[in-house]
Amino acid sequence: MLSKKTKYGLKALSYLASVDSKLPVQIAEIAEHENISLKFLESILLTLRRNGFLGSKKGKGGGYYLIKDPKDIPMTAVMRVLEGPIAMVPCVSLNFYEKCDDCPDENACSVNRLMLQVRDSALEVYRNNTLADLIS
Amino acid sequence: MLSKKTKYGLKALSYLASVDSKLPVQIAEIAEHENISLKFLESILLTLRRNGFLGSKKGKGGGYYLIKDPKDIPMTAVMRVLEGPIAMVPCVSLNFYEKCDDCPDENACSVNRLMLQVRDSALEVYRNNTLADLIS
DNA sequence: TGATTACCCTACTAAATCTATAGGGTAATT
DNA sequence: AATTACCCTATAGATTTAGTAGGGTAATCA
Repeated sequence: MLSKKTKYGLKALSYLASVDSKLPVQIAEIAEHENISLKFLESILLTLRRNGFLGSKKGKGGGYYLIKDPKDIPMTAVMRVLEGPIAMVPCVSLNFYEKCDDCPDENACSVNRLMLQVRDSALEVYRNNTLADLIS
Repeated sequence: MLSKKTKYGLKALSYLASVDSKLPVQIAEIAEHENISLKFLESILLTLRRNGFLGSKKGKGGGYYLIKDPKDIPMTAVMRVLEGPIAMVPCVSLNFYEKCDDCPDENACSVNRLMLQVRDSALEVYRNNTLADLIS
């Protein structure tokens, strides 16, 4: 299940990409337009800023804005920051690998084999989609 | 994230498919072999039985056994019973569809579009894998 | 320079879900 | 008839989610 955090983050990024100007957009404007709790969105945007997706400007006329071109923001990066691992089990995760404590041999594990395929197929989708693709 | 319930269910099914005999296998044997809490596994096997994947036999020499040939058990069916929706958001789910309350127009929703692709790619993997494929 | 605006941070919490554990009841074999 | 193993209910600790509340701070612009 996709968390609301990720969902809202994607929507916010899409909104910022859809307003063609590079002017900062206020949190309140995004929240209202996308029906998101203002305070919750605030924390999400903060995360995106800390991870290099957004820039911010304080004071009057301030807000958040995209740092990079939407075409240069792959969904893999966004998903990993907002949602965490793309894999459904840690033992097939590229960026968040962890060994299963109940499984003696990964290579012989049927779950491992299946989830490896699922990960790869999801990864392919995320790699083939940038923020620009989402709003077209 | 894949739930332990699904993970254990898949392992149990794989184990049953790997023992070539059609004789019932006791819960305790599966639990021990796959390092699963016995009582938890019990409830999972019950679910699988109620959904037509397993048969059971009581009394001495009893246990659980596969009803169908592993080649005829697609992962789509197993995943839907154990894990629930394959889609990451209800608004792109085939079997568990629900409208998002925050989204006025699904067709214009960037999250919807992305998650539709993710669902399709996962679905393809699950459709191309039967229980027989997991143990080979 | 001072008031305003909007970002930034911490703490808390209600609700839901997950992952079991405990204990006993019941039905079917041998 | 005794044994074996399935079947069912209730409970509970841990974790995560999805916020809410409230205030602090920094940067604008007049």
